[in-house]
Amino acid sequence: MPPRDGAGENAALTNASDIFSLIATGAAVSRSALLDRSGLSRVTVTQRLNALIAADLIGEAARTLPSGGRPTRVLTVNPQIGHVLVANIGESHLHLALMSPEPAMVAQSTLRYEVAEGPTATLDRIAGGFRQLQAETGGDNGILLGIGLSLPAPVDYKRGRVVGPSVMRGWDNVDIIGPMANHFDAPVYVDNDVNLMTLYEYRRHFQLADDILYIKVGTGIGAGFIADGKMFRGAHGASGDIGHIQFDSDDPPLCRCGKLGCVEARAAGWAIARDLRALGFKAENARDVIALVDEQVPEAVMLLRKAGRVIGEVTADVVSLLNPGLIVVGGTLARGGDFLLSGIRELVYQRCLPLATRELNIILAPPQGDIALLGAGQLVIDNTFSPAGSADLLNRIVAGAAPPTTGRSESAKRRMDRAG
Amino acid sequence: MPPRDGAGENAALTNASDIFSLIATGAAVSRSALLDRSGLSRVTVTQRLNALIAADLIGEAARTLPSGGRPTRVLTVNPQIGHVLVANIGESHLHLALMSPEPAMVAQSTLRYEVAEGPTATLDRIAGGFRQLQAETGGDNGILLGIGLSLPAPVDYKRGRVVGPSVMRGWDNVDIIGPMANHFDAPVYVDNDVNLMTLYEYRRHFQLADDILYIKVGTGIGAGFIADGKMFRGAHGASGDIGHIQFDSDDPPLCRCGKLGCVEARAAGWAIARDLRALGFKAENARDVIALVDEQVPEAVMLLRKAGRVIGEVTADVVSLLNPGLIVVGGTLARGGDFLLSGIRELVYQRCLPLATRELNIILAPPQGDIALLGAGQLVIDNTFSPAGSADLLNRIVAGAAPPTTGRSESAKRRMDRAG
DNA sequence: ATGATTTTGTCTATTATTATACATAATAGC
DNA sequence: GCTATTATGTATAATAATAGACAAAATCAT
Repeated sequence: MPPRDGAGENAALTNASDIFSLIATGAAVSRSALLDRSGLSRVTVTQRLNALIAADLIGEAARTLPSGGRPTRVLTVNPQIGHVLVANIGESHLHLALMSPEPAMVAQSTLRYEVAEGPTATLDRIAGGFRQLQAETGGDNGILLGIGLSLPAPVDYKRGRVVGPSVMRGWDNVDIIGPMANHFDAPVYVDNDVNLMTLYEYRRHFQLADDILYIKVGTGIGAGFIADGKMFRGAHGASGDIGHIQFDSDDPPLCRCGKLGCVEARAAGWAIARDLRALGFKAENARDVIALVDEQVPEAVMLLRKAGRVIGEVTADVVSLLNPGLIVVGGTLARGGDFLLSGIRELVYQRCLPLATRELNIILAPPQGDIALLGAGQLVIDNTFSPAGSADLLNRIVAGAAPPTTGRSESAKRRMDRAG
Repeated sequence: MPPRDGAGENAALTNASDIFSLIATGAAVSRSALLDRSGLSRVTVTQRLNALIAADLIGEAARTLPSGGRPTRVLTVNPQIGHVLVANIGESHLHLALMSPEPAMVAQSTLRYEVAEGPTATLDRIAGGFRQLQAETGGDNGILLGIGLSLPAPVDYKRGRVVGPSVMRGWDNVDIIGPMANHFDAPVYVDNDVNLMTLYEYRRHFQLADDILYIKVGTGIGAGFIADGKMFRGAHGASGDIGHIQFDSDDPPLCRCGKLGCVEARAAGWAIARDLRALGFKAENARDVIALVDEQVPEAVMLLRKAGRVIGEVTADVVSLLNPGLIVVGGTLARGGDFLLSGIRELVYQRCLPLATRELNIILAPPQGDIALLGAGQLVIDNTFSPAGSADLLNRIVAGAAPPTTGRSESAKRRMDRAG
């Protein structure tokens, strides 16, 4: 039965956020799955779902799923519902994209960039690039669901700020969310690039695993770790810093961080490039190293193998500590085929107890475009379609950007009061 | 308004499981806190709470909390509601206890034990010891809330089994929950001792931290890790095995695991005892080492300091990887005062980037009795009073041990069907 | 085609929960 | 003692959600 007035219709929609979240996250793609997962009665599910379909937020896909009886109709979020804007800030370029809510790439652009530009100018340029992408793709992208930024530095995720000294000079403890939110009226998420690469691999390829350790071996070395389906970021967003774990050895190399004998100084792209230059080759960064490996230059292959064993040494420690079920090795140097991987495997199987390696998979990340950028899109979508995010989203859709404080019940008010 | 029949009263109780859980876990200790945290209306909270109070499951504490106005009355679980049985299986003894639901020790016993006895005999002896404790403490302990077992071996927590070869020969992949559940009609939880020590320190002393790394330095060395308030156990329960991380060095010592240069072989109680014996002292285990340290024997102090630096080397790696906010050092060797700790701190601050150590606390665990045993009690209580556990508990109380499947609604039935 | 099977929608009466308002209670600070 | 403040209980009417039953729809295996 239809509600008495427009406000009632809105209420029906905002109550439907749990249903919406289940569909949008893929936790329940059919009506009967919704019944199971939501815990609500059939009548309630039908009513809420109808509200979502009437508002054109949810639609039925063409395909159905076989069930043994009548096939289940598959429910999907209307892709027109909105879009996501993401940026990957690199040390020498900005990579921007507009994504659909799958998330999938719709349009992208690359800007030349110097990390020295500093936060304000950078964020302004990103905002400009975003507007251009929005204009290019016409006006049929729906509302802006959220913004995601990938940074090559430790990030305090909750506060959305770079923490500590890093490549991003001048960004330490500078507010990023505020300025971006001034440009666009949507939630802004900021995270470290390695974390986002980890997130993307996990959500796209290895969603079934409980935990995953991602090791990025590029010009630098870093790791991301998802425990129990949740990104682990550490106390200050500084987790995963395996590149600066030190090993004793004779004549330890000097690291760019100023310490002696770091993993990076032994095995990162810049370190291998350094060693190749010492041997008379031309190599500045990880890409150059891989180019030489692809040409099957023996010295390059040898150095990559050696890097694998160094990284394997740290990885073995990590495996003993965390006992992960899956280790994914990505980054530019991972494109050099199995040379890197075999070194890692060698050390892990040599050093760890059998129990920890019994069912451990160590694999190369599938080569793909800008994983950090895709990860930023995934981060925004995960947040947007989470139960809380879905509630916010439906509120935004129902009431524009008006705060949802009005007309709350006593208990809801209490909740708001305390939360504030 | 009272329901029409007895069954209705039971329904009121089982519906109250969310309220019960909030009180029992300490998430909400007053009526107004319940209003906030539950999201329910005042009327509903009052009604459900009254049902719990009428059933004598919840009571009001004598003390009140100041609020600025009328003080809030503090609600607590009736300690008579039930008890917990826990056992810590050591290599040379069994330590059993009956605990109240705080949890707090009510009665305990220690049995001589050889780990070679094997699972069946051991579990039977534990069951016997439990019955004796129940008899000793009279019949006013309420129902048995659950059983917790602490084992000195890697445990697959979900399956409740020892995994892999370990000190517990003959236990690998042997069902523990089944046999115990044959003796007692209550949920059985099994975990590794270091994990339980970690849990206890976290829940009792550092509940406010998001994450905690616990390092146990006793006869052996191990670590436990809580991320985001949740125990991290790894893919097969083998996480925290930092004792067998290897370091290269000249003349690496042989470890009892068969590898060379493990942390344990350099810094564990048995290794220090070995070195002390080589120097002519009498020392067999960690206790002996601490005894010598307490007598201020210079050689013992020197070796303990050295052990601290070795452990600090691993700890530095862990800090780089995880960026924990708090590291607690416990175990027998931690009772030797700051000698151990200073070595750990030295290496961590030397090797880690400032960002990771900026607000890092490294402290000694407060000396206390059998922490693993207390942790086992905490584990049972945490599970018992969790939302799901509370629902089960109230069902058990209302209907004896009858399965709660009868009289379910359509949606509840669906849930059960799929879950089965 | 037929029957078994599963999905999906809807009706009716009943039950659970909320909103709202009012009243009382218990403290601290003045 | 008075007042501000917060805690707590309850009555009433209205709303939301459920249970339980039925029926139609859409497939598969035979």
